[in-house]
Amino acid sequence: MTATTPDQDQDNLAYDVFAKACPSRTTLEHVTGRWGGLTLGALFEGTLRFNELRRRVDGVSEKMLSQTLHALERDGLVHRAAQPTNPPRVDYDLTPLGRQVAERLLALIHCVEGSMDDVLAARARYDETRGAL
Amino acid sequence: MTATTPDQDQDNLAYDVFAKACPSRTTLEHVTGRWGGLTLGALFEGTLRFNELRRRVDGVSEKMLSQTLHALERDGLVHRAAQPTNPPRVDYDLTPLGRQVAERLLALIHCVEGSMDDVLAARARYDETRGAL
DNA sequence: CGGGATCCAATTTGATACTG
DNA sequence: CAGTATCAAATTGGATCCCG
Repeated sequence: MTATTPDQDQDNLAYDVFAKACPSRTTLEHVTGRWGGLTLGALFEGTLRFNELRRRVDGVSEKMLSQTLHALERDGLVHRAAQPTNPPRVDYDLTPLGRQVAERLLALIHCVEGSMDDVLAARARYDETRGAL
Repeated sequence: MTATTPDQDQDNLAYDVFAKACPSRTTLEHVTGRWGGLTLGALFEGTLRFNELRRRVDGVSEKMLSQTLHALERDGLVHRAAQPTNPPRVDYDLTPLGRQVAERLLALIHCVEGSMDDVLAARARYDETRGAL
C-alpha cells in the first residue's frame, strides 16, 4: 500500500468523532443518547417486543422508543422483524454489529455502575468543599 | 470482611442504570452526554487547558464545556488544577477513575468509528428500501 | 399490539456580553 | 485566559388521538 490514504498509519482516522461534521458523531449519539444506550443494553439480553422494551427501559415514552429504534435500525445496529399477524407482533434484536457496539457500551455501563460508590463520595466531597468556601 | 454487603456476589447490582431514579443513570449521562464523552476522550490524551479543550472538542460552546467540566469534576472523573497566576491558568486532567471510564468509552468510540463503513452502508440500504416502499 | 401524527411544555443549547 | 450571566432559539420529550 502506497501513501494514497493519509491517515492509515496507526489510528484509522477515516472517521473522527471529534470533528463536528463527522457522521460517526451522530451514530455515537444514537448509541450513547439518553435512550439509545439503554435500548441496546436491554436488547443485548435477548429479543424483545416493542412494549416489553418499553417496560424494560424505565421511563421511555412510546415516541422516544420508536424514534430511538428507528435510528438504531437505520444505523444497522438493531434488526426489526415484523410479523403480519393480528394483533401485530414485532420483534427487535441486535445485529452482529449492534452486538459488538453493545458489548463495549455495557462494559462502560458496568464500569460506571461499579464506580458509583467512588462517584458518590466524590460528589459529597465536591459539594462540601464548595459550600465551605 | 463478613457478609455485610448484600450485593457483592457476581453482578454488583447495587446501582442499576435501567432504573429511572438511580444515580448511576445521571453519571452515565454525564459520561455519554453530547459533550461529556468527547471531553473525556480529549483529556485521555493528556492534560489540557480550558481553551485548548474548547478547540479540541469541535463545536462546544464555552457554556457547555464549563458545565460539562463541572459535572465531570463533581463526579470525580476530572481533576481541575487552577493556578493563581495572571493571566489565570487552569489545567484539566483525568483522575484515575476518569481514566478507567474513559478507557471503556474510547473502546466504544473506536468501535463505532471503525464500523462507520458498515453503518453508512446500512443507512443507504434503509433509506432506499424505505423510499421504494 | 405497534406505532405514526400532532400539539404543547420543558430542557438544552448557543451567541453574546461581561467580570476577575 | 477562564470563566459566569443572560436571553432567545432549537431540540427534546411527553400526552393524546388515531389507524392498521
